[in-house]
Amino acid sequence: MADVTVSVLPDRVPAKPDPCAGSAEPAWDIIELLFFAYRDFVDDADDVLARYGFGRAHHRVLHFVCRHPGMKVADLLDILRITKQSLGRVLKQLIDQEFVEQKAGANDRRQRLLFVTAKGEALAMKLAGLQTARIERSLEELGVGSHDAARRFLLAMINPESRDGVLRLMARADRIRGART
Amino acid sequence: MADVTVSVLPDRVPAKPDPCAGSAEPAWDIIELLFFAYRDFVDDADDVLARYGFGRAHHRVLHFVCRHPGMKVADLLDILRITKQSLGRVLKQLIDQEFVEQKAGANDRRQRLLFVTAKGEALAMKLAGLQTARIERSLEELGVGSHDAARRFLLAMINPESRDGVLRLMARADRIRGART
DNA sequence: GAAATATGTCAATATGGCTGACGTAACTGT
DNA sequence: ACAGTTACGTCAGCCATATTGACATATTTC
Repeated sequence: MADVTVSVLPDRVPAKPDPCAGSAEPAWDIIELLFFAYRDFVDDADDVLARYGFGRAHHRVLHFVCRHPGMKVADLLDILRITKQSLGRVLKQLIDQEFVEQKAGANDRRQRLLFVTAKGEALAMKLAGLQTARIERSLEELGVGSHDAARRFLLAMINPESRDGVLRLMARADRIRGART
Repeated sequence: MADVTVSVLPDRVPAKPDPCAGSAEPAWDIIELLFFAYRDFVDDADDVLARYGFGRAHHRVLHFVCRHPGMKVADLLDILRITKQSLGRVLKQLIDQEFVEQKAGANDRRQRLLFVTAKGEALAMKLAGLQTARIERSLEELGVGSHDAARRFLLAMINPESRDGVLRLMARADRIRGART
């Protein structure tokens, strides 16, 4: 494997074949930074969620319903990669407490299309705001072009076969939410 | 760059013409890409872990013990931010099954310094190898300089007051492990 | 009318967090 | 030497979130 990844960094040299790894020395730095960064990132929302008696599962559902209004339950299951039983419990709480509401699909009335209520949107936006504050602080520190670089890096880390779906999902969300404002 | 004092502020913001806008538009793209990227990233190890009857908690412990040999239990608790009871359960399994071993500290014999066994190192390296494959594939796609860019982005996403500690931890690990090979 | 689809629900189980309380060995300081 | 603190372990129980398997209901499709 040609080392296209010329180490611009001072410390780590590509070591000789290691006992049990693939061929290369593990990318310890990225592995650990990703752990710490994600830990702090999801932490932002926890305090607020706790005030509502919610957990991260509620956040994930609320986020995707807010961002992709009218999505089907099946879509949500695909995205979150959990079972409908797991989703059901969390979704039921969000619906009972009127953060999310369901409407029968116009074409296919078996479908329960999901929407956030005003209350749900307020909470979703509050949580997104907290996370956005962290992101913007980071990107400002890093300067021009860092937003694109971060996007490209994160996208490249996604399974190749999933990337188109993710991009389509995000583009569609931008259309829908953009049209409302 | 405009000041982005996002909704860290009040619960109910009065008179908002646009229900969907905080003061700034959320960074939906980074929020969602981070979710999908991290989901796929941690997924890499799950199949292997399942074959040993382990979960992600075991992976985290094994990773940090492998990478930072001789670390104290208290250090691990700080890093993982879990209680000693939660750690205890997982750690006990790893020790009983001889993936990890404890040695009394030389200076302070109350301390139980943690080390991976050969078996533990093999598993840790296998898991790190899987994640490294994903990382290297991404960085190769993105070209020269992307490794540094990713590092900087992830570091900037970490709580500022934690960054020094993270960097010191990583530098120390490089020294220790680097000395062995 | 039969089959497939979208969703909901019941029951049981596992993992991985949590709190509180208590125990023990070992270090530290007067 | 003794008291207090520290590092760690453990018992008991609780909670959140995930799992599988089976089954129910409404609706669409062929």
